[in-house]
Amino acid sequence: MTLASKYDPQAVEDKWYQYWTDHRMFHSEPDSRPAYSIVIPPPNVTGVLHMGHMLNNTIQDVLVRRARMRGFNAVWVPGTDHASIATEAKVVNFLKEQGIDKKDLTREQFLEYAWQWKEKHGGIILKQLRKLGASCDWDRTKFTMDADLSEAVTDIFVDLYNKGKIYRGVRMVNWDPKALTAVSDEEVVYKELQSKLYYVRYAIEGEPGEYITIATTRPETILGDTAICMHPEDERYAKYKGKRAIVPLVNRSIPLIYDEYVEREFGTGALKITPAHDINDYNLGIKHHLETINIFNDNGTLSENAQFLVGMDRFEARKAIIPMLEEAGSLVKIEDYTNKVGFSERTNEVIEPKLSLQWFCKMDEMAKPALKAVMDNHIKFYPEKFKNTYSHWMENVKDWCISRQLWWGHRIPAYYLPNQEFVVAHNVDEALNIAKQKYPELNLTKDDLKQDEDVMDTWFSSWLWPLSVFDGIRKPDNPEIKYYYPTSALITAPDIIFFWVARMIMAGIEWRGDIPFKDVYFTGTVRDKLHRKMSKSLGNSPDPIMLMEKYGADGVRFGMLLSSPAGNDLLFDESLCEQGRNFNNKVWNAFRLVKGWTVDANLPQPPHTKVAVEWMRERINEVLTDMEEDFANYKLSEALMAIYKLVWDDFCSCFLEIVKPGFQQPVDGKTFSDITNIFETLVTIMHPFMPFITEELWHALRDRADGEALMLSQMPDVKPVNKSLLDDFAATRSIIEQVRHIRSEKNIAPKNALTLMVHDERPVNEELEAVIRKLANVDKIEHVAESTEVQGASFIESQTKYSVPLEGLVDAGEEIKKLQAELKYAEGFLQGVLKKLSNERFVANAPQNVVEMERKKQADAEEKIRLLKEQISKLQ
RNA sequence: GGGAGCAUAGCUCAGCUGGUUCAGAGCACCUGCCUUACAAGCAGGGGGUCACAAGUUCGAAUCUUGUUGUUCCCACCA
Repeated sequence: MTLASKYDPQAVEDKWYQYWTDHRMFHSEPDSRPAYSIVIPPPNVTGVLHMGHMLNNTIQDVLVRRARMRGFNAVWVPGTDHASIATEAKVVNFLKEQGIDKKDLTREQFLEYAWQWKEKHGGIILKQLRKLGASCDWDRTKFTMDADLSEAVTDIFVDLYNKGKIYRGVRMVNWDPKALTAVSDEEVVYKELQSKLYYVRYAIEGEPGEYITIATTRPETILGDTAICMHPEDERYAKYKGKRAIVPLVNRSIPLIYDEYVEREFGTGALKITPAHDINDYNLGIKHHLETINIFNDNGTLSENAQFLVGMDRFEARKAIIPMLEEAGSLVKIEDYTNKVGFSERTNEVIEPKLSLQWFCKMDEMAKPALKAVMDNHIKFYPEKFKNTYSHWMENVKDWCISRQLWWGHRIPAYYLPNQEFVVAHNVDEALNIAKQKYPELNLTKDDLKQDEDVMDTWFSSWLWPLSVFDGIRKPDNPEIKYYYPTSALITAPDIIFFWVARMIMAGIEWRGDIPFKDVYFTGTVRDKLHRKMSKSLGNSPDPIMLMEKYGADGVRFGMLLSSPAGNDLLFDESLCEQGRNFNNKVWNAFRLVKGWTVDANLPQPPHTKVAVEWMRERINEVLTDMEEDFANYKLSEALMAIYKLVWDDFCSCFLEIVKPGFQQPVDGKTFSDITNIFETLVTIMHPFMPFITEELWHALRDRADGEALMLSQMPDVKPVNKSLLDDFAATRSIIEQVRHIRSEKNIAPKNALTLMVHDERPVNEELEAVIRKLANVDKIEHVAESTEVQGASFIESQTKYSVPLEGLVDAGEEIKKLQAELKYAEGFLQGVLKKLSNERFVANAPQNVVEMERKKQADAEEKIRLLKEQISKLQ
């Protein structure tokens, strides 16, 4: 059989994914095994895979595959989120391209288009996840607007309303004039902008020639001003107490008010108040009983109330009003100014504070147990530092604005009656019944009920996700929710800790009395190597699909994981994937080597092979032990690095080199079977990280029946580590390295065999010496008296002197120089140790074992110095 | 403005309750090698006053305080 010297992932990956899914190996049903469950953070239904998803989902897949291989009944529930604002914006744009305006459509027509769009473009991301190797239980795929999940959302709304935790109220909300909807505080991102500060003077009523100058970044809102506010102790303005001012252009008379809210140092110390268009002004408006004049339409254009520039966009109006103010003699000056402006996260439109009637969900009561669950480590955060962020938010939680003025989403189940009252119910029939009971005099029919036009915030369905995917809200006693809930771990990004993580915890406790997950692993942000966030607009984000085509899914998974300790940002660089690909190739070639051997069952197992097999098994055991701890702490990158070194350094560079038969020689049967077993163990350990290549090799190593798979195999058990074998072998490897070092230094070709003299006549381990012979290419190991003089190079390992005779190859002068340098270092080292030991307080206070250690150091150093001195004197 | 975190080799990071796991790993770099799987490779090698300054201690990368730099979160002063 000839195998290509380069591993080709393309040929392998699709085949095995097909095999796994054909045999429904990702599917899980409740049974007697312990459950391990993860629900995917549902990506936007219209989203495409980006690097953040790659990281997040690779981690989930590693955890799920590992759990599956450790005897758990593991399930990973996939699905998508309807993402109301983002999806509706996409559909609106799509329709616009078709020449259709949303305004011309009825709600039903629009939703029909939206569903069509979703069917056509939705779920691409789930297909892309298959390429990554994601072992999701696809039979369980959910969508937040599926009928059953939607029903659950309505149930929850009604339940909260009945509990008095949902109310309707007029509030200042963050208005997105592009999407024409309110958005929550969490959906507003503040950006620093270069803008201008305009100084405008307002005439004092009844005092000709007297003015108050204010400073504002939004001169167009002057048209909605209803007061000017100054600090009560500001002497500059004390004389105007009780007077009124005239708003420029509109000539409205407004009161002068005094409040400590105003910073005297900022601008002129006088602040114009527009209660309709600024949250702080609004609060001052309430306090001082001011009039509220809303000068904007919902789309951000000026309304009739503004009197001027009616119909003009707010940013156009800002420019247009300047010459008008100038002409009126009101503009004093303009300064450059940097300020922060809120943008809608979804549409990138500047947020307009707006007063409106919205639905709110009370948070304070639900927040309390949710906070406690995390602070008491009932739910564990990895890394722990996010507990701080979490508690800070939870302690200052504000009510949640849950209504959105959109069509795509879960419609608010409130029904308005002709008498301006409303009822909240699961459906229109129920609403009618309730309404009839409440208002029998109205003689209501279904046609009299008008359902609220708004939908709910997307997160109002996402916060139920761990419950609703197992139908735990509609049927709280069903076997699925009982078996899989609480889920084992949540893998997500820290930027949705409030949006999603906190609210899921509240929902879990509120409706099931139990936390939704035991562990939360926060991934870092994927950045480029210049530390910039990966984003579409910067164009610094590679296409994951292209990457997987180039390096293989296993290679990219390796690259993502190697550098992503929990919570740390991942500085992504293609070279990481390259390293992953190289590793895959290394494993592939190790397989090629072993596959190429012929086996002679009659041959005995050579001694160096026997010890190497024992050692390799022990090393694997050691790594498995370390990995237990790494996984317990979600240190996936460290676990992967341990495997990487185990396979590359120990298995390939050391083990295979020892057991490798001579050129075109057969290998003995025992060794071949040992190697096959070891190889099989290694691919098993690697499988959660690199599922494809390992499945391929697992099948190539032995004949397997159809339906067998590595992904369903069990991880090897962990046994206590035999430390002395590992230590002895490490010392042997050190001797080999030093012989090789001599070789490299003296330019002796690897094929020229050397003699190694051991200056120690005590009996030795024959097997380990055989290893030295093979790896250092030593044909003779001679045991001689310690004082035997050898012309050549030497070194000391574990208090024993070794030398390599090199007649004529050694420059005595050079050698002496080197030895003297070594001697000098050893003497310095000894000095340090002696100084410590002569310090009475050290000897008295330090623990016994530390003092012992220092004594041993002293003995070692003294022995080394003696040997070095002896050697130098012989060379002289 | 308030809070939290971080600062260790050129880069990315490990280093637990102070003491042989104490200065480490991977990558990058340098020097030899087409040595019977792999040049996507093999062998060998050089890199760090552990940000700075004080303090605690017999002993500090590790604990305390301050300084500087940096990242993130919250607030949103017009």
